[in-house]
Amino acid sequence: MTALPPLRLYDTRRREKVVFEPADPSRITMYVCGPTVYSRAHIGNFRPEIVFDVLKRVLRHHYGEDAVWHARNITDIDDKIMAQAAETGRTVEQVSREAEGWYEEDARALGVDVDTVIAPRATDFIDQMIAMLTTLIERGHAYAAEGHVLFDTTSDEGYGSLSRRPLDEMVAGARVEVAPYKKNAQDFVLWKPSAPDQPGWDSPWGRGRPGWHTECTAMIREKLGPTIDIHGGGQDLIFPHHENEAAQGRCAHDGGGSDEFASVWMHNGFLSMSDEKMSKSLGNIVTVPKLLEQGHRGETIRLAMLMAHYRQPLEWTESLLEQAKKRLDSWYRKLATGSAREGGTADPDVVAALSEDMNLPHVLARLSGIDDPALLRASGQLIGLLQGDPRGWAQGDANAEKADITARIAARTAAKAAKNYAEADRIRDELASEGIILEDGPDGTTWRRA
RNA sequence: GGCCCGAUGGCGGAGUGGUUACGCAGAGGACUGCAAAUCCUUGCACGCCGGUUCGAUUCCGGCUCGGGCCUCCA
Repeated sequence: MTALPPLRLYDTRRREKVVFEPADPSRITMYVCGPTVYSRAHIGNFRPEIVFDVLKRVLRHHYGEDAVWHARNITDIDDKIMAQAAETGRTVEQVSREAEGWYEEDARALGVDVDTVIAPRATDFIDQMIAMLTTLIERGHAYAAEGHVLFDTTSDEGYGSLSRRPLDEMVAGARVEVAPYKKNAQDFVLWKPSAPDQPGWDSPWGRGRPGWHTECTAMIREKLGPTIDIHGGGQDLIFPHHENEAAQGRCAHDGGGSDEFASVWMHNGFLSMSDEKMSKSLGNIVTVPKLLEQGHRGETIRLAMLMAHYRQPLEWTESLLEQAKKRLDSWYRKLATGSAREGGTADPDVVAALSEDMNLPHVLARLSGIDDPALLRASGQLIGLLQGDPRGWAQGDANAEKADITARIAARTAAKAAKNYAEADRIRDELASEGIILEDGPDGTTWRRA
């Protein structure tokens, strides 16, 4: 193996790029917050899914194919799910399983390596959560009150260090009414009681269900360990979710390792959709199946998502998708000129750009400069692109019929260029027999149905 | 009000103390039974005010504008 550049990642907690140093290079642990499954996920939900899928591939390149342990939760117990179930007259389980299936299907369509993701469901780890809360209470970091269990934020020295929110200011800024059972305004719920008609589990504090922050920490500890190398998610999760997760992780930790819950915290920027035609009307939420129906391919959507640096906001527009498609067209055209053999070595510049906090725009620029098909393919595959058959690219277009006709018109044009007018006319007649009439005019060859 | 992030050419979007991003669109050209496609060439930039410096888009301070969070939103 050639010498690899050091992998540097931006850590939200330290607010700077740091050289990534895994606790165990043969077992890299990464956890990314996943969906609450109550409806079809929005396209923006897949930005972290894609960003950290790329990171997983980079980590594999650095540390080996089997070195990465990547987990992502499925939150299948939540008030929103309960509301959705009540509204549609189904059970919580029916609603969550369906949405979970959609989520996986959509992620797969975007080229996410779903099969290697450890995807624990919250409801399968209730016992572990209860055990963790018991420990927190024993250590004085949490307290039970009126069927709730709350985290005592004043008991954790490090509380606020991730989001850099001073405790006193949070108290001063707390204008929302404080529940009477809370010791401190900023204490958060670890466990809450369930009404008889709500899903619930028996616990030392009565029948109830876990709070949102609890499940992630408990599942990380169970599936990956008491401290992990990388914790990811959207920027909106920094506070309160990740701050609270970190507090629980620290305080439940048994020692023997880092006292930080995660050594690197990474957060992706938001996908914004101020574009009026996309988000104005309420029923017009952008989903993966909707985009696929419109003729966009999963790979195009994936590339569009990678057009900006992962920490920057990205505006989701029709134009962005067009630009992504044109880039892929151009790359696949190059691939088609050479052998499509597998197993090539990725371009060192691409690896270097990826190693520098995943500088995707730089990677894309570099890819556009590569002419050698094998090198281009191997480099593109490093970020989960260019895995398709270049000859099938045009035909595989979701606008299949339109693309097919376009390709045949192009073939006719090529025939004309070769002065093979017999072939050109044959194609024209063939199309005509299918009811497609070509019109050569000053504005190009257009076609219409008879 | 508090915390955090950002401000680059027509548009999207990297990066750098003194040379190029890259893509899309535009312009010019090549090719061509027309056109499209393709290929080549090309113009256009670093929010405002100070400071540090031989020199700042790049570092520091202030300002303006924008975004996110402070409500279980990726």
